Amino acid sequence: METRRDVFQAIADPTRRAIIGMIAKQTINVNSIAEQFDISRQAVSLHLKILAECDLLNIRQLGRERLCEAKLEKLNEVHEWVDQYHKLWKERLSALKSFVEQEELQPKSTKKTNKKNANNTNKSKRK
Amino acid sequence: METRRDVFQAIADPTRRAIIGMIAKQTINVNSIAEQFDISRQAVSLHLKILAECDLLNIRQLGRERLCEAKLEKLNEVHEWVDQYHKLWKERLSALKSFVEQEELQPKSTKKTNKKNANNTNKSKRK
DNA sequence: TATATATGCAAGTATTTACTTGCGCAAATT
DNA sequence: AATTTGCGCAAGTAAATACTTGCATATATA
Repeated sequence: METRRDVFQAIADPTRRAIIGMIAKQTINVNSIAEQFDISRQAVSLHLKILAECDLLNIRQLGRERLCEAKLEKLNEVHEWVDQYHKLWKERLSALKSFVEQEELQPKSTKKTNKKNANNTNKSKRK
Repeated sequence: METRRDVFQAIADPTRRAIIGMIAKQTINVNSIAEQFDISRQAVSLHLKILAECDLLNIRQLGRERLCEAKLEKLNEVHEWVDQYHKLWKERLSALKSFVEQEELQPKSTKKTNKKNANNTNKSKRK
């Protein structure tokens, strides 16, 4: 029950994303969070524990309460991962756009055969 | 085995992230992907199925092969979710910065008691 | 001090994962 | 026509998840 535990896995659960949304606004205690959900306090507590393990939040004791504070900077890992593809995608969009525009200018002339292009099957069975 | 299935869950698995990384570069067939991993072809195939269900990739048949093509735009959902917090975090960083700077200018004078600040416990037990 | 409150810990359960192995089939290759 | 190749389907398994209920404990509060 403690093998993989990274930020990606942490935000995979919708309840945990909702929790992040709550504590991102303001630091609140465990019960206040639990009240917002239909699941038991224990279940929420476990989610908080997971989030804390992933360093997505900070729990500090204040009397009998435990205040949960978001550590949004830990989402950077996800941000960077997604961003590389986001950029790649936008790049391709504009590339496609200019391709189409160029195609409109010189129709049917020097178009190469890019039909069997995607076929990069590994014929070499090296296993 | 088909309850929750969203993009966040899809990218939670490191193998699936690796697969996305592979097909983002170029469209390749199932076996070529499977060869890159230590797990069985079936396991990879299942990951691909999950990714396809989440619309993160397109599988099209070409003869006896199945070409997997990335649909990076589907990562937008994740991008947007993370980005809101990314922005929020950066915002707070600069807010903190200007606070510190202001603090340095007028030391100890009008500093409010922001010690018991975080304590917004819901005293009203409405359940 | 007795009681209510905030919360953790432990044990137990139903589902879901992530895999595996074995089989089958259709499209290429020989 | 026979064989190889690419890949899905199905059944089975081990481990992880997401929860629950019950109990314990420390801190406020009446």
